[in-house]
Amino acid sequence: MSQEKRELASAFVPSAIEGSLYQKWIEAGYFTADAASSKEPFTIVIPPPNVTGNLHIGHALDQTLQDCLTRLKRMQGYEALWLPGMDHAGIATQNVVEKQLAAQGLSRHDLGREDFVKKVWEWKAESGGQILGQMKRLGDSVDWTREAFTMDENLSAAVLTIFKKLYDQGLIYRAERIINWCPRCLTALSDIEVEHHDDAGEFVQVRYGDGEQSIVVATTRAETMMGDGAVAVHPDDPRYKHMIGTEVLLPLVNRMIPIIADELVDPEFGTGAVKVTAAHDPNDFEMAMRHNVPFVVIMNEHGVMDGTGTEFDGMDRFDARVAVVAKLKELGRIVAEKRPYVHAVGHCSRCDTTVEPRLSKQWFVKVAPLAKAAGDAVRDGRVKIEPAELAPRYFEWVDNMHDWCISRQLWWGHRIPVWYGPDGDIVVVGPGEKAPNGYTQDPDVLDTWFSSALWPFSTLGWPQNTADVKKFYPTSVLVTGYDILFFWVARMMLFGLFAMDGVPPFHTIVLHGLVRDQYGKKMSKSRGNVVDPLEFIDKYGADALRFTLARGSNPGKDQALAEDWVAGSRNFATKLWNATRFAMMNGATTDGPLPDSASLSAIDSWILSRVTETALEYTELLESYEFARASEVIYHFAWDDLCDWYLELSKEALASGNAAGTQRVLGYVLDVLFHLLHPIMPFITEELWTTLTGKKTLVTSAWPEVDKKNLDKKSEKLIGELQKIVTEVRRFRNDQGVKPSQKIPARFIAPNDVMAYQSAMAFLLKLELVELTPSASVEIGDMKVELDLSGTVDVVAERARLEKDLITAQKDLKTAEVKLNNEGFMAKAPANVVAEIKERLAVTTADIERITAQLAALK
RNA sequence: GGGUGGUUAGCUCAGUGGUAGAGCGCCUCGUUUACACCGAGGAUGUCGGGGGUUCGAAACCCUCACCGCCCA
Repeated sequence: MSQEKRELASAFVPSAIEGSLYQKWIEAGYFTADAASSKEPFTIVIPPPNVTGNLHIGHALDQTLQDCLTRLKRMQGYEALWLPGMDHAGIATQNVVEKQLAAQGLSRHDLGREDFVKKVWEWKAESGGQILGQMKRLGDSVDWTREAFTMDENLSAAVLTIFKKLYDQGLIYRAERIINWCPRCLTALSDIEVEHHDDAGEFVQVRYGDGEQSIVVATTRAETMMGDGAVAVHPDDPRYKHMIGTEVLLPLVNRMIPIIADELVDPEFGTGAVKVTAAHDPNDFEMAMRHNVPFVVIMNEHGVMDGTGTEFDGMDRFDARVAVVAKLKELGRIVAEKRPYVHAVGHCSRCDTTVEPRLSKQWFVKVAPLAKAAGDAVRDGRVKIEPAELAPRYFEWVDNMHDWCISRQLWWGHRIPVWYGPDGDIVVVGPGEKAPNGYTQDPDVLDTWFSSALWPFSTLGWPQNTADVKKFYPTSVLVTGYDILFFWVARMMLFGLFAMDGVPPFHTIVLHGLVRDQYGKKMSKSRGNVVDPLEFIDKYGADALRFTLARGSNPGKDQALAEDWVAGSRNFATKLWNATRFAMMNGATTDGPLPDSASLSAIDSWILSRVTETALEYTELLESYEFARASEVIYHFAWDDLCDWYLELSKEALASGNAAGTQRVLGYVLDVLFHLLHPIMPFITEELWTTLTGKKTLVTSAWPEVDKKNLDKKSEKLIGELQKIVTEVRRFRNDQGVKPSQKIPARFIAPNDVMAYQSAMAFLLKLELVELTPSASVEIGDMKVELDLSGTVDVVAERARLEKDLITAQKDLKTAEVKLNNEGFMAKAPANVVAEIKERLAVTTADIERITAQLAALK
């Protein structure tokens, strides 16, 4: 298995290794999962990016986390499947192609349905799916042999199957309702495809009727008044009680309409009287149903006034609003007006056009029973939401979900499998079935999220009972941003539980936040603060971007991202590269067993202990989706413990010619480190590890099983002492203005276990262990380093240093004293805490004595 | 209006009862052969305000202020 050992290039250049490594992985088939394997499965399905999409920074985060988990589990011996694919993204994609047509002066109607859809497929084949290539740049270990698209044949069969099943159980129905309508896209929208934001509108009060028999209504939509069927007041409102049941004259169209009483009316709002426009407002629709108010349609699908029989017909709704108010003013019917009146208005999430509530016949999913099951699965713990704090949001939505409007007046998507007979009867056609002769199919298509909701099993071959379904369903973890909890996650729960006999589509939902700019502001094109992940990959490498994103990813929290931080991660990668180069130059090896612990130096025992602790802690953090904390732990181990201390403390030993133990320990530590880091930084770890070991790949190499016997508190304590001495002497040298390169004669006075490492410390500190007449000393507790500065001691600097130490010690002493003099503390604090404070008191007291004596001797 | 998260070093954020942390930035010194994409040292905080619980609070409770997100 061993290849010829290579050498590392003197500088780390990500672009020089990434492409060829990914190629190697694909060719070797490491990412291809085996449904026949006896290993326990671990499955993630990717949140399918839109076919129109490009890799943006949010994808990069989402995918980094998924790849992390997939690679971790693969190394831990699971049959890991990360399934990639794309969503056909109905409205979004249709809009893109329509725009291209518009550039040629064409509309989709010029082509006709069949040709238009053909055109979209062509476009999909040509330029769709760019993102898949971009995923390779990121290093995603997805199984390309299983790539899926929501409009693939078998995924479409899944759509037909579930539609029919829902219909047969009475969970899909057709009804005339007020739905959200986009007058630009000319289609119905579901509730969540509508975004509410504040617009500057107007709020006018209009007098209906005359004299005694008049009432003033308040409205933001004067133009719809011609469709009014009633005026509503609160039943207990004393101002209007006497008028309930009477009629008033509706101006402009001169129709008599009744005054009705309904609890829905808020007497505090406006004048306490509202117009009821049943066909153009969802609340009014509800009231109208209760009171038998007629539905008067006064607008067409384009949002243009139509059918009022007035001069306003043919005007756009917003123009009509102005014209209607002007006319009412002329008639002396405007009592008050407020302009601008800022209030929340719904907009199409795809094109931002103001949504128009519209009475129309659409298909709906009856969600109540499905949503109940989806809520229960989380409530009873079968599905976990991470972090748990986000579960209330899920419940809030699932427990209050309205029926889901699933028909879209589009051409791109899964056509509704409903056929209408000549006598108005309905046939729902499942996969492989045919409608009777003479039937015509419903022209509409299904909401994109209808097919995405089936993703965790349609991608595995369902409705057929494939080997993949058996092996990989239910999937393990779903990783996605909290922003699509409602759009997608909840709907997968609804349909997954329904289709798969109550087996939820995943056992854990891992929600991450959004990536924001370096000041925590939302990224947007208009702000101009959008960053391009590919640019970062080009500049700093995929590993650097991935590490930055992982390091910033606290569960469910948004993260800020700055280019500087990506550069910092690149620096970390370079550090690893150089450390490995150094290790290899000094004979680090992974061959043979680890030396017996008794034969190791405390320095070697210490780093073994640290790497063991780190591996245990880090693994646990990754397994609990704590990516930021895991990254932090591994970063500090690698940079601080390994590079800053272990490598430095080992230089003397490595140069001594008697370094076999250290060479082997160093090899082991790097071996473990590269394994641990591989899920986050796959490229550089693969390169370094294969070079170091001569082995083939880390991708399928087993996750480290560290031995707790290597945990060694004694060595950790001893090395802690060494670190204190080194730091204090460095500080002394710095304060004294001694050049780092200047060698100073010195002598250590310390306990034997510390003295054993005096040459290693001397090497670090540029001290010469020779006979000397000390002119200065650095004291750390009961340890001392005497130095010969040839009489050049800067007394002022030294006094300042000691005085600062004294102040710190005195402060520490005081807090310890206060606690120990506190009767309550002594009586109630746990014994170990009291002991700790007593110890602190003893140490600081000794420090103060020592420093005071030094100061006295210094004048 | 309902729900929910936040307010900790200049910036972005960790830190769920026992002497306040990280990264970046800042200051000083330094080309000691792994690394200047570096090393060493240093400065910087009434942990949003007020009250309470506790021997002890950045952390737990109450309250106020401000910022954000989701839903209406």
